[in-house]
Amino acid sequence: MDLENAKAQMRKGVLEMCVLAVVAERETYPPEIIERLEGASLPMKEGTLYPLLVRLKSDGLVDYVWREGIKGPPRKYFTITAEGRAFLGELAASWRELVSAVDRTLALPASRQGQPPGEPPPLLHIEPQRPPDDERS
Amino acid sequence: MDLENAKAQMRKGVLEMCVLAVVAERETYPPEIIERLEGASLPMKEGTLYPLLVRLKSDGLVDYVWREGIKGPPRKYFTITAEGRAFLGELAASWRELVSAVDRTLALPASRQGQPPGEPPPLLHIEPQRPPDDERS
DNA sequence: ACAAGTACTTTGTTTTGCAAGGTACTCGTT
DNA sequence: AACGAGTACCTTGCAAAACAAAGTACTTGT
Repeated sequence: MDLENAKAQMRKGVLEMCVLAVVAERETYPPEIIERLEGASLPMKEGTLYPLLVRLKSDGLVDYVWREGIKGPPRKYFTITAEGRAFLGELAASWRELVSAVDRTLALPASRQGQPPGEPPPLLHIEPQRPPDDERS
Repeated sequence: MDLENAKAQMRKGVLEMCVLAVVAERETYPPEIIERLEGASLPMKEGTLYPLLVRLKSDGLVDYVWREGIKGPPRKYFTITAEGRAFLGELAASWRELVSAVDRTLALPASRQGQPPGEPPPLLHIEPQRPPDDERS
């Protein structure tokens, strides 16, 4: 069963936007970002997040400072830049467009559940699973 | 600017579901599937669709028959199977979950636009862009 | 000292969409 | 008959991205 795989695939495209959104909320460091995304049912792994943050940084969408804590190693605290905030706005708009496009598409079969095709193709029926007379290639 | 890239990334995860939804609506053949998805602002290329249909077929989610037309080469007409319809239902449910998870995440920074962080981290501030005292690795 | 904990980083694998190119069939024209 | 155009299906090689897993480095507690 690869429902899980399909769900993961759907998540992939939105992770960048979601990370940007989490950083936009307030300054954070990577483990906290992961924690918050998991809390929102959007699991993300270290090996995904760190390279993504590098990309966001080099695109000028986020910035960071090193901060030393009471204990443990220093952390990279990320903030969103003005450019990043603008880009997030565009991403969110694209996201909403996608959602409505997909919902429109999903609505189609719902209204036809179990019905015969509305317009049977005006074509001859050949026996299934076999090209008419030749193995193409 | 890679907004287009980001949009493409977001689309990726849902193409499988959308193709399944289009096939679920009624029997079709690949060029028509592409046409309908494009009509729904969900562009998809041949090189993406054909391998995807092979995958769906070998997973038992769709089936096809060869049909010969009045003109042109024969076409593979695809239909959704019972299993495919069930799977589409699960995909759609996962999709809705994802949408609400993402919308929840996007809502966060909206309520804080341009405000200072609500809870300044209780940590010492180090000068930016530099690890405290060592080049790690 | 040494183990454990935390944070950041890197490497290699897998998946997937896509551009580009290829094959095969039909039809209309010459 | 031959040929070019149109249509449909398929394949190959590449690029982007998520992830598993392993690695480095600093701090703290024993």
